[in-house]
Amino acid sequence: MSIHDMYSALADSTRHKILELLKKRDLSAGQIGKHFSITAPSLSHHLNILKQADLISSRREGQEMIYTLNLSVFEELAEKLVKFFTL
Amino acid sequence: MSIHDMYSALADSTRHKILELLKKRDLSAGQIGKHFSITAPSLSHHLNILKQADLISSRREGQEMIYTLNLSVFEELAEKLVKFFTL
DNA sequence: ATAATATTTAGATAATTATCTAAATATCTA
DNA sequence: TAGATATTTAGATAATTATCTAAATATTAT
Repeated sequence: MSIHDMYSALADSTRHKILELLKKRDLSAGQIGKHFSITAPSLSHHLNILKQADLISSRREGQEMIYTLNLSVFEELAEKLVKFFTL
Repeated sequence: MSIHDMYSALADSTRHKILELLKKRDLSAGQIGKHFSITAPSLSHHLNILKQADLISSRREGQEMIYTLNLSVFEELAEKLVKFFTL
């Protein structure tokens, strides 16, 4: 995924909040949804964009889908930013 | 300006290219425009968004407006990203 | 002053993106 | 196998954002 997709993913307040929530602990889609007043399909759309940008991952646990923050990708993003302004 | 505005500013390919151009040297709006196939008002719109996000600055030189990259703001942005994934 | 050049502002339209409802898929339990 | 719960997919609509044309502002030169 491109750095552009990452910025786009971060440039939405709902998605930004999702990342903040996942920073504390892994959460299911339903648990994440409780923090927003949008429908499940809308939330699923945002989760999908974050996944496309490789900022989060998901695994199935029974009926639930558990989402996790991909910390290593944030490191890469920070590195790219540092390179941007130092070169 | 918020980190959210910065991400939004970066999440557009035209604006991203503008920043790449300004990395090499300061440029007038007209010189920047030569690299794109959009009208002057559209370009002005993008320059304004980058200014709002504090990623660039402008000064007048005669009839021209010269744009400069605000490198220090990129440093701050990288710092915030590092904090995000280390805390 | 007037004309020419550079850029921005205002307002309308087009393109993109977020959101919704309805329906589909996957898993678990009785 | 049904029925219940969790989530996603499909397709339509609403909201946001990029783009355009026309007009305004600022500067320079005649």
